[in-house]
Amino acid sequence: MPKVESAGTGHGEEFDDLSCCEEMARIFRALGNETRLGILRRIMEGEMCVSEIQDGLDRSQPNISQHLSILRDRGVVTGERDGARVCYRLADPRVADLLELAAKIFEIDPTR
Amino acid sequence: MPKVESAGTGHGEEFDDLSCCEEMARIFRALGNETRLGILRRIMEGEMCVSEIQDGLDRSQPNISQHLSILRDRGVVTGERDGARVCYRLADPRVADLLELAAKIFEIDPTR
DNA sequence: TGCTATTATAAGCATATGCGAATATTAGCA
DNA sequence: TGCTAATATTCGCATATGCTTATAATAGCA
Repeated sequence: MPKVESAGTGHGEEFDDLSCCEEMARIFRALGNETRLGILRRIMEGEMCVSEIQDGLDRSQPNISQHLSILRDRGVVTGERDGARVCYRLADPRVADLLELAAKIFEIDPTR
Repeated sequence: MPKVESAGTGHGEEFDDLSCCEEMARIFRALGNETRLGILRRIMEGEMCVSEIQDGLDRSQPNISQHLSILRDRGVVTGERDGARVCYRLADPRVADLLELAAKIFEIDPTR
């Protein structure tokens, strides 16, 4: 299956012809929610347990857990039990880069 | 409003404390659809009109147009009329980088 | 074991999203 | 102007998503 030249800044090539799109789409859908991005931003500060994540996000505990479940399912974060708590972190540190790149491209003002 | 150190690979900082998440989320939701990613992948090959985009994506013309409308609305692509046709391209070439980075991070096999 | 703290899951409902079908708009040309 | 090609928009419906409430599961400790 032939590789396809992309219109990017020209460093890597990760795309080919068809499909694999639904898998990618599932990842992006996981990122496409205000609360989940809020969770990720908290986690980007460092490993954090659920109740810590919840602080500052105006959401119920079950809601946070549901969103964490989605992020875990998509491989965006990982959770590790530590006693009664569960500590979450980015599954890959480059997830932070991904979010920062998106913010740059779309000129999203961090102060808003 | 204090900047927050992220857990990324440590190059830029684009994130702050609160909000701006919904705006980001809207972008990611635009990317979170199989057909729209298929459209982007086609456009990454170079500027392309609607009927060309449609070729190879098993979707109706109205459907492609609807998805293009969403991508335009979110600033992911831009369209320029050329006679009866409308040529679409990435609004920013770094959009390709964003998709490629995501594919790398989540180890999405382009041949699937 | 009984109690509390922490986290996860399930059920129900409201809204958002995605698609097909029909129709409208825009441009070129006879 | 009338006709055709290319693209966009609207409507209606089915499914997905997100939230709240209630409840369950897990761990530490008296």
